[in-house]
Amino acid sequence: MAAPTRLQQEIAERILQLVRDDALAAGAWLNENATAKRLGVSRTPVRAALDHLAEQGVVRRHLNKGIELIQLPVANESARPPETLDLAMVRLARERENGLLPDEVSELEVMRRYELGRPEAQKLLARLADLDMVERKPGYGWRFLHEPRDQRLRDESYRFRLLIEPMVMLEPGFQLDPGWIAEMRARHVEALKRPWREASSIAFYEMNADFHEGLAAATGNRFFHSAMRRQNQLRRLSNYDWDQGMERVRVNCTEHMAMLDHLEAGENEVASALMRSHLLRASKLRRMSKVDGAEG
Amino acid sequence: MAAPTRLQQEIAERILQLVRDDALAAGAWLNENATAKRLGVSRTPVRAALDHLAEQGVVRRHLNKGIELIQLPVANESARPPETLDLAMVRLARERENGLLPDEVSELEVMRRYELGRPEAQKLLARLADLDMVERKPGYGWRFLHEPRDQRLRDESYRFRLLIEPMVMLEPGFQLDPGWIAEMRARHVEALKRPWREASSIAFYEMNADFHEGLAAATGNRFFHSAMRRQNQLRRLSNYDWDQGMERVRVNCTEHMAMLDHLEAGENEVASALMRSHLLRASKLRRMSKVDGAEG
DNA sequence: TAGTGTATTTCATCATCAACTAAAACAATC
DNA sequence: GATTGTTTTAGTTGATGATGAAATACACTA
Repeated sequence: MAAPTRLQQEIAERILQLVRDDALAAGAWLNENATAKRLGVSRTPVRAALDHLAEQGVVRRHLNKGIELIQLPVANESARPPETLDLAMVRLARERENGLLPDEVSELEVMRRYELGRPEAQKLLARLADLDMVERKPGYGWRFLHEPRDQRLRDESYRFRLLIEPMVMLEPGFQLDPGWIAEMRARHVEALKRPWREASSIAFYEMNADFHEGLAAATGNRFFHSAMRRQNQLRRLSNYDWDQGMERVRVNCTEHMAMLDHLEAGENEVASALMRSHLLRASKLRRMSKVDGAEG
Repeated sequence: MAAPTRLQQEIAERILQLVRDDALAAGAWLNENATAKRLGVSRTPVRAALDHLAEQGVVRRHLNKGIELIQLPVANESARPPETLDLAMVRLARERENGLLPDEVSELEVMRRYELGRPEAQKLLARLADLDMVERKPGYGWRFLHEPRDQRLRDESYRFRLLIEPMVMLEPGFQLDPGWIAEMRARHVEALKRPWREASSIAFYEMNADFHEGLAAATGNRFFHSAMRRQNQLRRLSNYDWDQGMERVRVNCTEHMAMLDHLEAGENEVASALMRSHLLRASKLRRMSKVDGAEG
């Protein structure tokens, strides 16, 4: 059978999520039409996803009758491989960081170096431009806008975040979903429990990013949200696979969870103050070695 | 002779700007190599631009000797036609505003409707997505993220700007270029002098946008700058060709110039307060008719 | 008739190619 | 020797078509 598309894979995951949400047990019947409508797509990718699930023995097709749920697999959290484009961006940032990339690059160079198709390379460069990492040269090519390991960039980022983030929880419309809080707390507890070796730095970064982005999203104001998303994208480039050390993980998680506590108690001003000091502390860290210095 | 490229056109303009900056008079000689280096491009487009200028009688080529400046044309400010992509975006926004566009569109629809090539349509949609105007649907197509004429969007924008913009002039690195102040003031005086009919709303919008963006840029912090740029892009979609009325122009220019005065005097806190009230006032305006209500 | 199975249509992505433009190298001239 | 003229090389853009996937319409079965 044909390999599943990205969309089909995603749909398959979301179908399983729906099954869990509805608390369906083995023997239950699934409805193609309704599922497609719930997921906002047509039946075609839903059918394909179900075919794949059937192959894995999760469901069974009955001709002209429908789909029977056989057994739902255990939820495997860590099964989502990062996007190729994100990976390429991280690789590029690292190579730039290490001085392997000149100050100016052409589209073709990016294509060759990272083995990307043209549209992908264009997307990559467009994203970098969006992050003010590069700019188009007047004629051909792109120019990097700051030195690798630019301390100033870091400072500017923190000044910006110091203005935005403590305000987030004081916005009028600010409202956190209790489910989100619970999930966040669980992830933080998890990160604290397992030794650093296993807790990959990627997962740690993603948790951090989700925490800050989630708070921004809770304002209901899309500008706060997208500003934060952008900060995260930028941070990903330098923090994605950076070994941050267990001590830093501990401090970070503790501070995050303290904020969650206060937010849950409705003490938003306290949480705001904590956020402020959280960012201040992080901004003062310097990345001296591989084991030291991570950011907030 | 072949029609000038966009780059060649731009180069031609910048050459004239250089000539003015250097205060060169008729009879002076231009150097291809040096010009190319100054503009950061190769000699090829410079040569082409000079050829075009020669055609217009601005310069004359002497074989193997160089380029002689014959006469420099009067600076015609208004000669820059807006980018086709920007225009298409404005058109799309207006049609959406007027309910002519459905909640979901496909790439092909955009191509057909606005007579764009595929890459251009993709760029357009990517930009709109960047502004959180649309998002990709799971399968094919794009979905508009807010209702046309969304009041909430406006409110969110102003809340965000109220946080950012008054802080801009209090940032540590904030420093305005005196030349910029002078030019800004001149443009504002100009806008006040000429009757509304002639002062096109597009020029008025661009002046406003440049004012706010220039202040953000003066922080030296790229995050403030790009946040403001994004706000301007979004505002362009609804304000670009909106008839704002002379009264509004008057108020707006006056307030802007007051800020400039105080900034020049080093009274940044006063300017900050003015900015705050400026935005507050603008945020309270409602666009009821074609003649009333413009924004900050 | 409510659902699944099948066929058709529409759409997007990717690869390839041609046309053209900028960059770089080289030659010629003052 | 510096500067312009010319050629070569490299890079980008846009168009076209093939492929495959999603949306839609239709047919069929319980």
